[in-house]
Amino acid sequence: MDTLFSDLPLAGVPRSDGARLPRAVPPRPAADDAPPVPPGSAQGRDEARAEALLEGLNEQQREAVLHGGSPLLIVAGAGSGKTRVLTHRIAHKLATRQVRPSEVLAITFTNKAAAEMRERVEAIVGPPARGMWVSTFHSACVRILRREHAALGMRSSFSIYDSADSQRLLTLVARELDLDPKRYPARALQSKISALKDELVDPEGYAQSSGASSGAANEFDEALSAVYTRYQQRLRQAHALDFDDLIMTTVHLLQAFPAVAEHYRRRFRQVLVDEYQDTNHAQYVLVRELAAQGESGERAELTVVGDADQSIYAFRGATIRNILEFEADYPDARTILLEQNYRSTQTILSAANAVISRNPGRKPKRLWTDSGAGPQIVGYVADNEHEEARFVAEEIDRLGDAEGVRPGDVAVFYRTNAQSRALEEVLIRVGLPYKVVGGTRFYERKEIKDAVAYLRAIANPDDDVNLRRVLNVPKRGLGDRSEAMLAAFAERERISFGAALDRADEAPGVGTRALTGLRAFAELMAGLRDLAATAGPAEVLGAVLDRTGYLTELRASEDPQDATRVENLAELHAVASEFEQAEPDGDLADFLERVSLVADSDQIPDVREGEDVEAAVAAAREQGVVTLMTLHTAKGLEFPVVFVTGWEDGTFPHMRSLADPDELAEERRLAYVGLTRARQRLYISRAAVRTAWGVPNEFPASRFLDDVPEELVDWKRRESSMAVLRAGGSGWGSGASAWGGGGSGGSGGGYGRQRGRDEARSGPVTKRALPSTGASFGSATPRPAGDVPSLDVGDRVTHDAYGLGTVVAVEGAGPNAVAKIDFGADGTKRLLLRYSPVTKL
DNA sequence: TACCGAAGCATTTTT
DNA sequence: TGCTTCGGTA
Repeated sequence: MDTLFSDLPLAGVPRSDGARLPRAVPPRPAADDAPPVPPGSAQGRDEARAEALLEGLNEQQREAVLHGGSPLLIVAGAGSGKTRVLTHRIAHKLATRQVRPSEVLAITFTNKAAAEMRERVEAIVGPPARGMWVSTFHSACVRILRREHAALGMRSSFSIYDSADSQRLLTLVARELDLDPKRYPARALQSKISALKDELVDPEGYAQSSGASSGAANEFDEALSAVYTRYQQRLRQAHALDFDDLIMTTVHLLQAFPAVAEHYRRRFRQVLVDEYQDTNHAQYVLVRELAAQGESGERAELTVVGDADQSIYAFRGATIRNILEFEADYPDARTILLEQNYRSTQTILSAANAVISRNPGRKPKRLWTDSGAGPQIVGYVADNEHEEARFVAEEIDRLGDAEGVRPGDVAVFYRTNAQSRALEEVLIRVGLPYKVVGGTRFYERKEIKDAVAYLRAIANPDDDVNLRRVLNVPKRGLGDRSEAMLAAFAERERISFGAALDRADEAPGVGTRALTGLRAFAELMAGLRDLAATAGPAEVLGAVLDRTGYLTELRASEDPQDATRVENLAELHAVASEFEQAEPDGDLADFLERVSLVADSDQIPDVREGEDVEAAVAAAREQGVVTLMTLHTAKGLEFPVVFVTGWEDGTFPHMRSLADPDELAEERRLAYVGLTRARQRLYISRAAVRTAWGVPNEFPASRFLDDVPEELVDWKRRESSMAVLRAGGSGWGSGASAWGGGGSGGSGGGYGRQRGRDEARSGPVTKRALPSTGASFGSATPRPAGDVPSLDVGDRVTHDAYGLGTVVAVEGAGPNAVAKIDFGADGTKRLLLRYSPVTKL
């Protein structure tokens, strides 16, 4: 009843107006470096170019590029040149005129992957490639939905709710339905609803299948059904879609409107899907709909790429089924296996193969390389997580001295975010620059969410969730009571919260004091909306931060966290400015779309492939920093040196997965992903005792370690001191020799000799001559107040990461001063001087 | 309404 | 061990 389709105009079928093709994604600067294609390029030239695309490919890769005529499954093992095959395949189809750029739809999971693919195709075929749709599932859906919004009865500027937004809304809904938040936490409701949407089950469908509509459901299902129904209603009223809706609604759209479906089927002749093993049911159906036979009897050529062994997102609804049964779903499909690996040494591959081969029900696949065995894997058993971290840090240091390994070449992986702490502590102490990727992301930070909530509420007056979020932020005396009164009024009048705000005078139960506040707030928002009608996103954002007093409050605060917040907001402002420059026609809604769908790109580390001149120059200029991240975030990346830590039963595999064979299999795939990230050197380590939540726990060695062939590993330390003592002193064995020291000396081990050096350095560690990368420098600490440079407009400065710049503006003074600095090619940044490595020249 | 201290509570998470 | 969330109080 309350799906998006319930009150569609009966006239129904929207005109898909072919002339108004969706605008291409804004060109990236890098595209200009691509060789230009002469306008009337001769056919012979194209043929030569097509031929050149096959050079350097192995037989399977070449087949995968050339295959035509039927659906294609490319089973691409880790490091097997998957992206290369995909991009060359697209380029080849273009060069041989089998397809035009506008007929290509390439779907990835991450923006980064999409950007990389677009760049690489553009580098080969030049600017015409810009006509392709290369995007994530979600952005592709947004593009379709914005085009077809009329059919859905929505504004084209609908809001996109991220998971935090939808959790807020669910909290409201659950409260409204008088559900006990203990028994029905918003988090749990959200994950259930998300799972339903992944399965394309709408509220009506769920009411039926759960038995809620016939009164046969249990208490929980009934509550869930009611919440789901109400939640969708509220989203709809707010002209908002959550992430899962983007996919589900698009599928429903295509299924409900054959003419719309036909339009896209006719348009896309080549449909390519990356990371197919990570698709959920909804995404699977979406692809099937797009690649289905059109009225003309033709269908798009479907190419999917994936590796069932790298499926690590089952807990989010991904089904390996989609890839395992591709051949059943598409009977005429061709399958090509890519097993030759171009990334890692054979030693690393053998270890990875050994671990993954223990997974039941898996299709056989063995990675191999012809690039040699390489060094042995280094293993280390530490007494606790601090010792483990110390081993990692000292080894990185040693590699730097002995092998010339730069910090930027090194990545350290762990199973859970909490494990990063011990590592960070040691890295800071030793003075190794590092950055943590993941964790709380930029756009999830409170201050950023607040600012974005303002923008959302400005762009979409009916966006209740975001409007209510900022109602009393910063504090303006509008508490729970006023909010509840206004919400009740809105409910009664069947209007949105925003509409109720404008009629606050009519709302009963609102005191005079609150009314004054509400009026002022309503005026504030009205004024900002007026501004947004003419001004760009950056100016609107600036006005929000100014007029609301948000920035003033943060600046006045003594809390050092608030200083960081100011800098984050400055960064957001810089993002908005860059957006305006890149897309002069973009309005606030366009900017918000970008913000909603684009993860924080600054946090994604560079993958150095060594081919790019510019990257090489940049790499020479800075040594880079050690990258810390979870195993999940590591997927798709590669590093010359990789440490995979925490190989303990209970840590990795994670405690919660031990009981369930499917989850255990997923952990094993995670191990496989982790191991195959390494190019040259691989380290595996574990801690005998790990303190979680303040409680030290002893963990046995990970069962996965048993699967790594003994001869591949050089154990620098084989057992913990504890285990040695327990064994009654007889177990010193071979492993002990490597760490020289005695058991009684405690946990120090073979690094005693280096320790002296570390101590000598431990004073001025931060002054170590390793360059930082500015804002993302993990160990950034504020400088003392007296150390903050006082800058004036026009001053020349240098920044550790951005280089030379000119001060364009200065805001505030003293410790909280913020300067706007033009770094030329790197753009203009707003920097909080206390935290920024800026030096006046 | 706002602030403080105590009590819960804590995998992984491309969008 | 550190952070959000709750309840009591000014």
